[in-house]
Amino acid sequence: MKAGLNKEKIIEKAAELAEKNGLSGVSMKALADELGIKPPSLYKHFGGGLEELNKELMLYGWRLLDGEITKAVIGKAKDDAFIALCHAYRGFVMSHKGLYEAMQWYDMYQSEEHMQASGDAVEIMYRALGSYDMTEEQKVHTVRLVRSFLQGFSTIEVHIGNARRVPLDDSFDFALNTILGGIAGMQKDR
Amino acid sequence: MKAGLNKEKIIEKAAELAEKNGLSGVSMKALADELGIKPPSLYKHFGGGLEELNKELMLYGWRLLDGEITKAVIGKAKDDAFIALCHAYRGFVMSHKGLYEAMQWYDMYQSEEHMQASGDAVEIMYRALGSYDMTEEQKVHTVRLVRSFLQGFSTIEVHIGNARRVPLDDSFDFALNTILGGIAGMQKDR
DNA sequence: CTATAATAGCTAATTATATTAGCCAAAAGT
DNA sequence: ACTTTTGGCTAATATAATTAGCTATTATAG
Repeated sequence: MKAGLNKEKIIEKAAELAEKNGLSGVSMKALADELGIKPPSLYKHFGGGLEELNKELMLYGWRLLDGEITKAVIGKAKDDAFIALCHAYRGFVMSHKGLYEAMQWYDMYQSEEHMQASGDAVEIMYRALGSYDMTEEQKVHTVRLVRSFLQGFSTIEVHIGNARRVPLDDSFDFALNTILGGIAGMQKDR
Repeated sequence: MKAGLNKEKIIEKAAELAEKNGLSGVSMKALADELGIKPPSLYKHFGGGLEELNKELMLYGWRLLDGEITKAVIGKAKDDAFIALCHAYRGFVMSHKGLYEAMQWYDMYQSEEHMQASGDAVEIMYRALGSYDMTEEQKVHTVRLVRSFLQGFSTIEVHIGNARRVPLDDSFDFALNTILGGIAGMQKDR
């Protein structure tokens, strides 16, 4: 007994489970089995039960993603930073489908914690746009556009897979170029 | 007894439940209670149980959305059609948050039925872009961009609500203009 | 180093939901 | 009017989350 567990290790195992079986595969039972303990023991680490576990999983996922996109934009500016960030985001989702589920759908309809977690990613995007010549308000709009696109594209890609007549890679690049073109056009206007 | 139910009526009630309590609020128990019958009776209508119910709910939602965006683009072309479609999509999601959940997350990771259901909406978008001067491939890319943006924006709006320093309405319009600008720029290029 | 307290596991029991089996009355069709 | 199908029901089963209360291990205070 005394398996030497802690929140961190448990969350990591939960993330593994999410990758393997989707978020619905992360149950107290399955997780306990995986850890070699009994379900009630999990409550010693997560008093809030499954809900708390899901919340922690969400936070864990966003921390990982934040790290990835931060790394991606280091030393880059403008379009280079933008493109690198977008590719990093998409790549992260595709290699963490199950975790992304937890990141998205935790506590639908208002969760302060979810907002804060994804807020860090937004902050990174915002700073990556720092090198553009835009008003602050335009930056907010732009971040929202980019964030929406990334989330939508990633989600759809996770759903429908990648084999299509027109490759998704091409569509992704087309979209980034279109958005960049649109932004460039905007800047001329003002 | 013999409550005079059928699939259609049950799905409508399930949709109501989803709107009120989110998708997780749609259980066999809750639905049966709402309909004034016992849970096992639901299996006479949905032999596939909760899974089939969710699937039907998803299809129902997409049919509704297809109707809305079809209506929205009637008699419009180019930017007018594009803008009307986007507003219709966003409006639909905001007034059917619970149903949208069912539309999105049914059977994550590959569902032929989900692809077909959302495929109709894609088809409508595709036709709405018919009036633009683009190659077929560019249209596919564009539909994917727009679809991704709409889905991402809607989802995020559902999550974070609307009260922010910079209004979401403005961001939405900004995004549409940016995308339209990007498309216009593309067209000049080729 | 020992006594005590906190920790992290366990078993047993409770609750809730989904689902299956099998019964039966009402509706529909012949 | 008879028969079949339909759509309810009750009873029973299986599984997951959770709570209560027990206990051995670990950590800490004296």
